[in-house]
Amino acid sequence: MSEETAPFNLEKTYNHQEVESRWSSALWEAAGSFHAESSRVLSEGKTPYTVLMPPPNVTGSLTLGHVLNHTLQDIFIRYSRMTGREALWLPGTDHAGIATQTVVEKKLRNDGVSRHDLGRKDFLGHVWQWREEYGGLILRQLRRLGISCDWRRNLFTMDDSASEAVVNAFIALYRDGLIYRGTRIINWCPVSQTALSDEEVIMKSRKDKLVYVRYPLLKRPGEYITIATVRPETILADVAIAVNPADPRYSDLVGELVVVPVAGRHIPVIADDYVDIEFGTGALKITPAHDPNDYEVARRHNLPIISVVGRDGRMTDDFGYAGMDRFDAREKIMADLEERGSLERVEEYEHNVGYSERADVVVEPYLSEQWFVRMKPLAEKALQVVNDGEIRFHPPHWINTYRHWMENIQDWCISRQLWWGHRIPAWYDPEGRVWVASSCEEACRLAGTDKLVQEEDVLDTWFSSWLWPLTTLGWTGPHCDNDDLRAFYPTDTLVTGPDIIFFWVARMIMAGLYFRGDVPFRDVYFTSIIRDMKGRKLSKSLGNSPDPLKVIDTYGTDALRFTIIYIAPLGQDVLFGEEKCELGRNFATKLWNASRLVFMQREKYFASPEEFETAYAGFVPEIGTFTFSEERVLMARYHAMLDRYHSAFEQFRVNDILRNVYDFFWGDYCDWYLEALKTSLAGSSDQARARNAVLLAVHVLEGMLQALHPVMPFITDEIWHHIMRRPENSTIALSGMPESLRQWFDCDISLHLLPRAVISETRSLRSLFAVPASSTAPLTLRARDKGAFDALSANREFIAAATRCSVEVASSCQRPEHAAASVVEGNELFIQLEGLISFDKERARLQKEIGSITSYVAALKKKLSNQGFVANAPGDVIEKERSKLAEAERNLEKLSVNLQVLG
RNA sequence: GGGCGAUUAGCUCAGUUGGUUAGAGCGCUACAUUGACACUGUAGAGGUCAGAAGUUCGAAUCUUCUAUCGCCCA
Repeated sequence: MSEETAPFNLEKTYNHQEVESRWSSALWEAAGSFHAESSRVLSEGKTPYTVLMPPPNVTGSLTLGHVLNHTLQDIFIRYSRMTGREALWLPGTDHAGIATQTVVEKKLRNDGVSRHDLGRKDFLGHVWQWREEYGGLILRQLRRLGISCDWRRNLFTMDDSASEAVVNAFIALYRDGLIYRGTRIINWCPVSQTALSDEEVIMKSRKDKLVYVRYPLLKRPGEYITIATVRPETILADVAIAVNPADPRYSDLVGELVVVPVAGRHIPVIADDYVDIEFGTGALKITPAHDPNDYEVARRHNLPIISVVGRDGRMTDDFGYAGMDRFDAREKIMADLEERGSLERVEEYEHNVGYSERADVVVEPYLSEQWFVRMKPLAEKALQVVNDGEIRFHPPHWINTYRHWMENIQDWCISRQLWWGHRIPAWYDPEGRVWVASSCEEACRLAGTDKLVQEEDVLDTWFSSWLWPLTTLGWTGPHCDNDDLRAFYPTDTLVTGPDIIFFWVARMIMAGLYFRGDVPFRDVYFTSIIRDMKGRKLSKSLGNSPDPLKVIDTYGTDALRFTIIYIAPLGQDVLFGEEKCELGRNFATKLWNASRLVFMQREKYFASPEEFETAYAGFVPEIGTFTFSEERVLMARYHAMLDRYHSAFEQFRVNDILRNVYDFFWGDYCDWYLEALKTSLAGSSDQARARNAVLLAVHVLEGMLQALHPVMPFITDEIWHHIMRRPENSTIALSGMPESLRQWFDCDISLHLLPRAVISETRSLRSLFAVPASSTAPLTLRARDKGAFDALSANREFIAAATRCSVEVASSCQRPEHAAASVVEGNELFIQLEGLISFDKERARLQKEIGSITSYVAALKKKLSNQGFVANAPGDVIEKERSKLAEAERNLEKLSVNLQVLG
């Protein structure tokens, strides 16, 4: 907004679309408001604060999960920037190997082309083209959230520098013996036709059939051993039957041969501790090619390995099933077994089965040669830094999950049979030996031959993501160093979902420690999981997943950000419904309207913007200059609020941050101070005093805008620019943050709170006796002592305005006749309501009130006569109870007198 | 089977190291509409804090058990 057009006051109604499009990310970006520089840390000594954006999947689009996660990051970053740190937020996207390849393949398939038709090189050309066209969607959508990253540093995991880092990281790990190639049973996705890591497999409950099958004993005609299996189609690949050596039922059968049904092969009965005596019949078929545990058993017993399921999930056996889908084969072999009399019985059986995360099909345990990272050596340190508190988790209970995983860690399968991704920097010579190098040339030099063939596989996407804290700062390999790394590593706060604690958080910690010798971040904030109002997970198939952009159009970005933070407690799931955004919208509107009122008052008492600006520039609130109760209460509450605000940030109690400001703004600022400002402060005949009251209103308004800015960046910047004319390109985001000053709230303001209590009680009585709002009733206040008398007298005008009563304050006076009476902290109030009140009604009310105070007094007396309490409780607690009792007794006595007067 | 978390007003949730007559928002009831705001204000109704036992002078808060629900790992 330019200086010339800034109006003195705001538009009558708040239009979020207009305001949010004006203060767009583009404007802030163009001004460079969110750029961070290493020089300001290294040369100027500023404290850095760094946040890593968890790179959204390049195929993704904005979800409510993103909204929550990025709003949180933005809150931390904006707060840190405003409290004077060099705040750097590093954005980027990851290349999402399987997801992206699948999307592009699907698109090509519509044109009748497969990736194999194109060949690797041309296919990758298509992927890059797709990425250019559609890959920026998520980032554009994120900008609508108003997030304040340093977009100059946007990184894609397939960028050159990040790719170089991946290659160098691979080589370093390989040379340290932490990467190896081996034949293992891995999780195979038959749809994507690639290996997956354990973490990419989702366990789901599934109803299957537990099939009991008889295997005839070769040398004991008529006898058989029965096994139970959920995968009868793999019978064709059986190489043994295993029983527990401690199982007496089978001890005489160990060493015998049995005949595999359908396949006809002869296999031994072996004894192995692995077998669970309780499960099924206690006899287990061993199928090493199709089950990782069986594979281990087979290795121990030197058994052969036979495979009958292929890469595509279809059978590859020699018994007539070849080419059938594994699930069709399952049905057929059950029928065949039944026909042969080998099927004993079938039970319904519910168990957990692994599904591929992306393709949502049952994962096939598949024996193949893959690349692995040896995790144990990396895990030790990574566990230690979390145990030692060098990295803190919020909420801390996630440490247990982390610890359990680290202590039971398995090697990480990092090779993927895809084309889109970082190709493994390994070459094979004609003898089949492996040469790992950063380029083909280097590999040739190492191998002493140029007849090398590069490994076809690419690396798991997470193999580049785990380097994210390094690569985003320009790291390209173990020997790399630069100013950004020196200034901003380790980063500070990581905000992420607990669902990727293993995938990502744990591995980044490993990589940071291994490659840089230091933790990658200090604090990890685990976000809530967002569910619908019925508590169901949001999903596209359920159709219960609101489109955040639509919500933004309807309610505004600020309102959405406000709402999602307000309702998302640390470590709890959140039930979200679009209509909850009314909360944020209402708050924004209230903020707007309150500001308008303040600016209207400003116009009344200051002739021109210049006059106001001069006065405001020299305005520093000092305790002595504020004597009105509401002024003192406002400042006490304001600074107490700021105190809680800052400590909530320190403790990552994000939810408290907002409740705190909300309660203060609505409850104290609007309901009390602005009401007082309207009716009595600014209405005072003392112009200097009125102006001071207005200046105070603006002062606190500006502080609240600053405190709210991290949550509601748009509306706060807009209103802030109406406080005074600002230089071009200035933004509240760089304006600083109010500090809490103890002297304002470390003092007793109870007398200043007395007018509020009297007003509330009076209103309550008016309402109870249905006094018409239009009528002015005489109110007499009988103060309990000099202090109260002074406090009430000084606020007489305010009390009168707020209660619509004509107020008389007295230290002693007769009880007015025909009055409803009440007691507030020992002060009596009488509303004269001749003809309006029914004595019966008043009597009943007093009796009820007396009843409840009597039992309260009794409870307090009991407590205070308890020797244990008096002996053990801290002095201030006892004192508090005593004064409560004294006041209650005083109130009780006065109410009793009132009742007697009624007769 | 192991671990983690939840259970507070009709609904959604606050309640920080034990010391309140247990709070908020929405919803509900009554009243209020030309002076910031009905996306509002004022007043009000509504809870044996899942259940049981224990520790303590004192428990929504700490311990144990039980029940129900959710998540993670086998």
